Amino acid sequence: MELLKKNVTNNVSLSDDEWQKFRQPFELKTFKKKEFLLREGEICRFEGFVNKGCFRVYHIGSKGFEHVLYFAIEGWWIGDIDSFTNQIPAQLSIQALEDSEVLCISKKDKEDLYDVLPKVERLFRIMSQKRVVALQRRVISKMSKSAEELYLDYIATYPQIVQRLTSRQVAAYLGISHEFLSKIRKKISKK
Amino acid sequence: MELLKKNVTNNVSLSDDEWQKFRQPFELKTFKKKEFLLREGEICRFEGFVNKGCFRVYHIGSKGFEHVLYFAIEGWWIGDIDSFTNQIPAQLSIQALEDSEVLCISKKDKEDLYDVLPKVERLFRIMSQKRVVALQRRVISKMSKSAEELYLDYIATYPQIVQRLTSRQVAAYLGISHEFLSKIRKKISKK
DNA sequence: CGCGACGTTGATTTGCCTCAACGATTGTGG
DNA sequence: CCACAATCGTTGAGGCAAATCAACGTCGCG
Repeated sequence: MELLKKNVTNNVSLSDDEWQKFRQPFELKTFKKKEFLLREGEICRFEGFVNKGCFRVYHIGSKGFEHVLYFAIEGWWIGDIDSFTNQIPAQLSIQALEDSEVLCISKKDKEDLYDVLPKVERLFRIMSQKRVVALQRRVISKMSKSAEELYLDYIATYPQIVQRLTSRQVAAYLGISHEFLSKIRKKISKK
Repeated sequence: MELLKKNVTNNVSLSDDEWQKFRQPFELKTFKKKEFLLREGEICRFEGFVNKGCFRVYHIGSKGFEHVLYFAIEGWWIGDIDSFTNQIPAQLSIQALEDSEVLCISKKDKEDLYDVLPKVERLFRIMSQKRVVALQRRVISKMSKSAEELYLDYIATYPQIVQRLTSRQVAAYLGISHEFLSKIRKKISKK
């Protein structure tokens, strides 16, 4: 819970009482490596805060390839917003890459929180805005940069995540083939 | 103002009184074709709701190319969230592609609105979440689809926007060269 | 009228993908 | 605990989608 508290108070300030109300509906779930929190086609019943471990959030394209939207380690939130808020089939899958722990909250509990604690509304507004900024940057990067630049950017931005991933996973995030990533890595190491 | 009201009540319900409080701080500004609402490096002082006209929101990459994040016609919001909320130099430029009208709100007025009307917090949370979903889709599309597919998707999704743009602008949105887009259009027209 | 931005087309180049093969590592069931 | 399978990272050959470069006619605007 400490990590969650830090994550929340990083965005809004809460009194002890507010924090107690906030934490209350969260339920700790564990996932073994390779287990799924969500599979494409299911309805996303929970949003979660990763307390321990690592997940990949990805989409399976029409050609069968898996494209990673993001990796979530401790301190990240996971879920399929569209599926969760509208209770429609998910287009995303979420799988544990390590044995993991997630603090989960249901749609109903989250909506109750919005009503009880106006600050929660603000919290998720701020978090959403940050994600918009990050996603916009990613769109621009993908349009303007070479595969090598994308790779160097990613390992510079998320060094602590990269070291927990296989090269194939990183390639699926960058949107390049793993063979080509291997060649990029070779080229870089020769400097 | 009618269009703004429609846009807002599409996401949250407001009483007459709440609507009056909401609309109050917005100021109508006009922009002539090619005029800038924001230039890279400036601080974004206003967020705006496009009442009439058309804008391009774009970033200038290190190689000098202009990459379009989105086009905003009537009913869209424009601004550089990062620059606006943190009052830091913008990485985006926003330029009118037609003579336009924008309902603008300053950072201070917006923050006041958040405090006076909790529903505004909800409004912008919901809008931000929708943008996250749209941006995630775009990231996946750019990773998994060919230039031709991207083009067909765009004209199918935003037909009323495309017809107001030059081919070059569309290419700058798709992230492909305008020459290649020309070849794609030729190929498509031969069917 | 003249200039600049536009759309088009062709020739050439290139960044990245695909396919195939290999050894190394990891995981797993017997 | 070992043997086998699965997954991984690497490398090379060949191919293709899209970029680049260059030239040209058209159009709208000042």
